[in-house]
Amino acid sequence: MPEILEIEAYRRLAVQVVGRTVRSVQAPDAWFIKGGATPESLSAALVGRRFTAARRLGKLLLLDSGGPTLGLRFGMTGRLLVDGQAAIEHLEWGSRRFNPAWHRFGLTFTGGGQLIIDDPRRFGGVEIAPDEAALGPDAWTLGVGGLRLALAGGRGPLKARLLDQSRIAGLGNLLVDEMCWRASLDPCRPAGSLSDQESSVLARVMRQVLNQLDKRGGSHMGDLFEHRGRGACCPQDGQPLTKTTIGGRTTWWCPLHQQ
DNA sequence: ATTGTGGCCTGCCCGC
DNA sequence: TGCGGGCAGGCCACAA
Repeated sequence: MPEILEIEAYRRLAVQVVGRTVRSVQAPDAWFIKGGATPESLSAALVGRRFTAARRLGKLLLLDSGGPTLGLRFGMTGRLLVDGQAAIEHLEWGSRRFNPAWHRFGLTFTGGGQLIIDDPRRFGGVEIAPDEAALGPDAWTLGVGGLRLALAGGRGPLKARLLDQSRIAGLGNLLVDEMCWRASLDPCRPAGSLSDQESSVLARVMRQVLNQLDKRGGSHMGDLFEHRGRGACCPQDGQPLTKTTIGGRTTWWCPLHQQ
């Protein structure tokens, strides 16, 4: 599930390990280690380091230490556990079961406690010093100007541009559908075709959706979400929703009011 | 360069 | 009730 809202919840949980010193690294799945690192090099880079901050950039969770920054990605089914406690108990499309074999990465700390990534599908990963510059500005703090810049000149679909993490960091499939729906924008339209007025509305909706769904508890709490699926109708005007694929992602939208 | 496609993995839901 | 085909919210490499 994790989109920006879930990663922000993970970040709040990860604050609990700030100030702790890494005693050991558990990396049973070498495939989960990205950026050319190995379980051994990761261990060498982290053991003895004390975390100084927990940051988030889009869907990337960052743990700063005196040395290298540790980047954590959660793919579609990754959950964060700290001291046995999960930031989010159940992920949409995740598994409800508990299986230690899905613990792809872990840290134990001097003085006790443990941080674990639980990821059944192994789409997540950990990386030392991930390239933060490869990501666009964070969606949560993006203003109108930043949004216009991100959309400018785009010939591809609006939705594909909004999902492009190098343009805007943090938005996933569900949030983009919700935002386009609330902003009454056809997700198939070329990104660069939005008027100044339309991009202003979208920027306002973006912030509104993130703040509101954060309070509700996640990316799957949108007004459109429960209507995704067979026989879906627009909750605003009752029109049957259209299902299409944009940017390789399943897309639900209302052909009546989204123009 | 930008944009589109396929593939990575595994669990689970729906329909037969 | 059991089984198998789709499908899943992310991301990357590669092709056009």
